[in-house]
Amino acid sequence: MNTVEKRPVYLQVRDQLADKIQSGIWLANEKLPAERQLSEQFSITRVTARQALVQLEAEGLIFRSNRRGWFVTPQRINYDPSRDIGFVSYVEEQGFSARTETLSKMLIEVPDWVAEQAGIPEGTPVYEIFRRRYINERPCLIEKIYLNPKNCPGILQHSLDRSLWHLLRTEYKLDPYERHIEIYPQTLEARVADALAVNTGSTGLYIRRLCHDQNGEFLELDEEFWLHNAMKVVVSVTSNG
Amino acid sequence: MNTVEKRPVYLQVRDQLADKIQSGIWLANEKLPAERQLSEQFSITRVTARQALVQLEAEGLIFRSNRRGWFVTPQRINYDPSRDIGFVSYVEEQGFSARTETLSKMLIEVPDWVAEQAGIPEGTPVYEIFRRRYINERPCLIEKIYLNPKNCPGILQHSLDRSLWHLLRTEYKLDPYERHIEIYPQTLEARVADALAVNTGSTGLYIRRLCHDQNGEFLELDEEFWLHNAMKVVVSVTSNG
DNA sequence: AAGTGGTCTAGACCACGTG
DNA sequence: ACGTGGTCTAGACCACTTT
Repeated sequence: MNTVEKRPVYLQVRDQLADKIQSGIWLANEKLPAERQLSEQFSITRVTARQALVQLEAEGLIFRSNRRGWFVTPQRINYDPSRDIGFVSYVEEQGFSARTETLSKMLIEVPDWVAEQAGIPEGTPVYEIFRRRYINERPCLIEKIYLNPKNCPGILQHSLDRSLWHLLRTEYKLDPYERHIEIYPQTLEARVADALAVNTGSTGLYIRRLCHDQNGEFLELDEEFWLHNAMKVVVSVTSNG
Repeated sequence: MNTVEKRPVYLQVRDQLADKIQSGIWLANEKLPAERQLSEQFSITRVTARQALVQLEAEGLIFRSNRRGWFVTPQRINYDPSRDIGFVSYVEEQGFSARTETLSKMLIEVPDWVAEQAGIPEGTPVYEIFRRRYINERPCLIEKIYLNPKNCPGILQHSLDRSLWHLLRTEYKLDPYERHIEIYPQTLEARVADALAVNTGSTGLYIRRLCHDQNGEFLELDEEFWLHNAMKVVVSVTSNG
């Protein structure tokens, strides 16, 4: 690499790789050359090549898939956690394909922290649902949902691969009145990372949505673990003034 | 390090360091031992020690300050970008101190991308304000604000180190009616990273807020670049049903 | 079997921050 | 001047995926 520049070598490599992506030479989901190949090409160590790749990963330009290689990250989708229209149709409106997969569903005793958040007594039964969602066949998000069985008895008999809120509205006449939403970047815990086929400890975006009805009764607690580069949160808020 | 465990060494080190933080042996803002000291202590290379530290940084447990060392991250504050109550009082309510510093303020021709976002003609004059905000004397966020001078002529003569929206409300009788908010993780560009005394390319959380009044006229565009570990976004949305 | 990333060693020099 | 993190080299072995 050029040593006249004072910008660190790994950032110079980053720039050249970023160029290939931003100029469209490498397209979305395309595989990058192997690390050893890059290090030879730029006359640097594999460590340095990796440093450039990790940097691009942090920026969201590329992602890695287990031990298969590095790939160009597709465009972010927009996502509005305050709305409950179907995920699939919402994503498809933006020109992507989407799919939901139910990983497990069962009736359990409410976990303590959920009880506390939801404002319901400890030991109450709740439905727990795990789902995985894909955008263009790439797993982008794991969802953990806790539902109040009082409001939607027998919901586990339905297919949960479609819009949950469509089901809640049409079958149970439920409507969320108030939503408390929390959002922050966080690394993905092992189980979630595995389910998304990324490394443990990679960056994610955590979204928690707590819904109550008009009487202040607990409806749903939804936890979402997103790949950090897969989306943008977009919310519109109108004053009630 | 123990080689019987199959968990990678750097994660074992991470666990031990994380323990010291979570059990309160190391307190918020406390400096960690030097990298060379850690590598000796755990009988590992400095590279591996750094891997553990970078992991903890990604998790938000520690942060680095230029070449001074690694420090324990203080607790996240809550932040509601949909509200315009003063930042300082909002943070102080949570038991932290806060401070705002105006880095620059001027009247400029609107940048093209701002014009597009705000829906105003290219070339229109706008006020541009850069501010830096501290929580417990730690710089946590850089803010770029674009204001429509039509609505708040002469605002640059005021001190902007206090709540901007307090000023807009009391002096100019302005009230935001609709806010479009975008949130996503992104690495901090060089200038912003410098201003926050962190490394170029470190993870941040980007928040954009676009405010219009009841007539659909552009009021404010606000861009915020946060340290990724400094806060949680907390929004409440109530149905207007 | 071959190729890929994941982890790790044992050094080195540099740039910057702090005394 | 010294201690700190920031960068970089030149290898090695392992675990998993793909062919």
